[in-house]
Amino acid sequence: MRISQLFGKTLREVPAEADTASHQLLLRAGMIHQVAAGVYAYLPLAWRVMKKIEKIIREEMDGAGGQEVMLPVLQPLELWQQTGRDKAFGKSLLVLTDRKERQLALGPTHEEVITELVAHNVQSYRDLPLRLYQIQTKFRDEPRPRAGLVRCREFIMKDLYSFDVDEAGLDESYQKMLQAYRNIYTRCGFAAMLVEADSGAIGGKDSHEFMVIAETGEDEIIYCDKCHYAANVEKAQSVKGKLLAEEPLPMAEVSTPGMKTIEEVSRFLNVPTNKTLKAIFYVADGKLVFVVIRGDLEVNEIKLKNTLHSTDLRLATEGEVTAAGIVAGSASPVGLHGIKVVADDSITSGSNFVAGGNKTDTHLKNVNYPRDFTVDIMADIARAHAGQGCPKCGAPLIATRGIEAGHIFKLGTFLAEKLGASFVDANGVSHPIVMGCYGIGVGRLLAAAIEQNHDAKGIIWPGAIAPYQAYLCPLYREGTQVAEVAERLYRELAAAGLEVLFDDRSESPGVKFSDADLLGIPYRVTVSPRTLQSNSAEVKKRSQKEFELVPLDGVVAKLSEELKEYVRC
RNA sequence: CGGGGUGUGGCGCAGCUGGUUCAGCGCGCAUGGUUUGGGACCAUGAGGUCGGCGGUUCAAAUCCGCCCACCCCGACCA
Repeated sequence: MRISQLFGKTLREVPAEADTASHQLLLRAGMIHQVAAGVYAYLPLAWRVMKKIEKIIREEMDGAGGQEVMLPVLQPLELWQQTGRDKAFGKSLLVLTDRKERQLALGPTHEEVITELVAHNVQSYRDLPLRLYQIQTKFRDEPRPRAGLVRCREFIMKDLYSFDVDEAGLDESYQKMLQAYRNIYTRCGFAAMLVEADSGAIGGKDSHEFMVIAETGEDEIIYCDKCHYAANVEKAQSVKGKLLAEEPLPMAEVSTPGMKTIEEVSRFLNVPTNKTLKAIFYVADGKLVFVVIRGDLEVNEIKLKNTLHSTDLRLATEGEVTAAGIVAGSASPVGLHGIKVVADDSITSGSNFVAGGNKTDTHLKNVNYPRDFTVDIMADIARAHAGQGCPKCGAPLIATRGIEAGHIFKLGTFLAEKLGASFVDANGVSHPIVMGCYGIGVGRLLAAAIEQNHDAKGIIWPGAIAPYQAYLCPLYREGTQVAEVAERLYRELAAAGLEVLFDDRSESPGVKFSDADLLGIPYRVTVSPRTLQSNSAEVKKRSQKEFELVPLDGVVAKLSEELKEYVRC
């Protein structure tokens, strides 16, 4: 492709709307154009990358026994009502009304449609296992799209759905997908960390996410260097740090005028925060819940939500707390009645805690569990932190941030039951199909690739997904052979099957080099009067500073060799 | 949905406190010329309902009201 013909312009300045690296670079490279919040047009360069990523995904899905299908974007709302997931998605599910006043949802994902499709085509265990996938546009009316292609409302996603006769079959499908996913990330040229994930409202026993480590990532990951433990902070466990057990002392009231927060009380009474008990109030499905946790820890609301089996969890308002007869700032589990108490198991580690006195400006010291109060549920509901112990091996945990680049789930039989997808086994007995689903965002992968592979000058595409493989960069000068040699090289490289971006513009060297760096094409081939003196061209990798002079008749062979394993559009 | 911010040629911005002398600057774009190893230079030129609607006024990019869009933090997010 000649740059003079290429649709899309590079920008010198960073558009004001972007503040993450991938978003800025995608805009500066002229690869995407925002049409509305979280809705983008893909220009030729970006679309080529998308197609390459899709091609890698297709090959891996096919290799793992997948068959590609195409499913509708418009889906009857009734289908979503049948599984109850219209409520689970809430406002993210965009519903339209057609001319006949029928309600249609824009598909945010395709489990319902595909399960219904499978229900009509599978009757026997002989039809299983089945792995179907699709790569297409999905729509979620996200409350807040952000960071360009990282979180869009309209986005291209691959979903594979597995259908097996039993858990063992599901395990096999799951393992196959796990390996396929590892292959995809490796082939796309970047590292993704496999982490344990919360499976969310949909349930299921296993769920993993693939995280691309990036400062700008939306998720926090907790992992261990020593063993292989890694989990999304939503799910992560930790060893919370044991305290020396002291001899329980008699409980006593202390005056704490004006002291409400853990920090204030701890400073005022000169006790460490891990010798205090923190009380937090939530409303779970409409009911007030008293949560108690050691003062140095924080509540992980997702763990709490799972512990309570609630679908709607939020912090209680001050009014709700007061109405329950509790003194905010001095709330106490001691002497509490009529409210469900959930405690983090950290309260069993430590003794002689300072807790609220349930009287204004009053706290209790030397509070001990279970001597002084009882709880309804004891569980791990604490947020894991770096520095705490690994739940597997005890080594200090490390925290980092990542972009969720893939998520795989064991769904079980929930959807099949709701939608009547069943099969008859060898004994003639009917069973629901056991399902799994495996999603990967194509555009998000593209964004993640940039987040992980860029420098101050621009993108540094991994070879396999670069929009072009070589940037042919002649530095023209009248009265020389440069133009002619460049044209010939362009024809030869193209004939050898290489994808070449040919900078045939009459721009100054600085402009051309800057654009080459910004666009991040893996190899740059420079031809100039200077290189022609030795009848050669300069070959430079985008990822390296050094270049190499290669004889003109050896350029095609060299690039062919270097780039042979990569995907072509 | 709560909090904060921004809307002025394709991009980045100034102007808004003091209503005329305000629609301007840089980049980009067009034409011509001089240039060519890290975003060259000169000359000429095109391009804007100042987000929208309404109000105040002799006069509004500028003041007031309402609305819209976009961005950031949070909430939310199989």
